[in-house]
Amino acid sequence: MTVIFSKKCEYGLQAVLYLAAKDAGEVVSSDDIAKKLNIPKEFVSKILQSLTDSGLVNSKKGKAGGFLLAKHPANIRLLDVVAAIDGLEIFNSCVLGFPNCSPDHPCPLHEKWGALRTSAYNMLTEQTLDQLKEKTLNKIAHLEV
Amino acid sequence: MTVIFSKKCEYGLQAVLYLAAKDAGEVVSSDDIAKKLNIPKEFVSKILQSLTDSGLVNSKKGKAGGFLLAKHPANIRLLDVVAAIDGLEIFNSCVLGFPNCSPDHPCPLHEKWGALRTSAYNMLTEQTLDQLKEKTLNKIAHLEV
DNA sequence: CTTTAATCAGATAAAATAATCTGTTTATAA
DNA sequence: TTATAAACAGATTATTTTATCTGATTAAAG
Ligand code: SF4
Ligand code: SF4
Repeated sequence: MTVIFSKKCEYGLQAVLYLAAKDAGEVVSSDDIAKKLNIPKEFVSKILQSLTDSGLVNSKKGKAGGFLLAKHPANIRLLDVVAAIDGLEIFNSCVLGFPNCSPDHPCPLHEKWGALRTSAYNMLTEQTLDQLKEKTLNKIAHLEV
Repeated sequence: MTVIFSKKCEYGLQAVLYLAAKDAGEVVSSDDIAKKLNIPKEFVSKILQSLTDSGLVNSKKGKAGGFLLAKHPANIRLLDVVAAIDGLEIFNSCVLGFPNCSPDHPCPLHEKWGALRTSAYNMLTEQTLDQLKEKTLNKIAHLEV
């Protein structure tokens, strides 16, 4: 199969977008998140635990516990989430799988792909969670369709 | 991990680019290909067998046998190879993994990602193997570094 | 206090992908 | 005509990714 982000990363992005769409400081359980997003509860729980370790998310234990963003949504870029889960090697490696990607010994697609890769990187850098709040709410509202 | 194309597809693309860089009609063994590209012989052999089934590659059995392109390199687009190996679902599915990608219920990145996705699709459609011959030869010449 | 519902840690299982192996057929070349 | 070297078919193994399970800890609510 062909993939941009791993499932882990997709779910992680969905989850933090969901958290960002909630009111600031609201605590959301992994059970809630899993149901809303239709993703495995234990899996998203694990992912959010790792994002907690990364400092993007905070958690609250015990009854009525759950997760919430560790920073203001304006201060979390999509790139931060991707970096925490999948890492950033994709922005430094070859689409064709050739080793030693470099301007000296570029692969045949270096020029064309490099431009796209940079665009993607910039997009993920520019987009912060708060900018996507509206659209996230709209998408989630229509998920059960 | 994050991936654009599966390993199968990466190897497949490398292999057909290599074949395209050879003289027209030249038969190349999977052993040769594997050694030049530093990829597992049996694996690339399997991949080329499947591309033979797809009609992009021809094979010649027996001693001094091997593989060669089934068409002129100008008539093989990168997209054809990707379609044959990984399929094209990636160009019709959500970066964020949300279901039901559509302009009606777009995911939060629909607009921005959609543009990049289209660019990538167009690039793979426009680039044919013959256009990349020079650059392929140059890259392969420096692989052992 | 006790019950309940949550995170958390770590093991385990299942599925998908990547890679290898074993043997057969085929055609070239010695 | 025999030895060799290749594709080919299919099974098997290994690795990675995805998902689930089990029990422990934590904290709120009754
Ligand atoms: S830039 Fe060129 S060489 Fe480097 S990876 Fe992308 S495609 Fe391959
Ligand atoms: S287009 Fe938008 S909605 Fe459709 S997939 Fe890409 S990102 Fe998700």
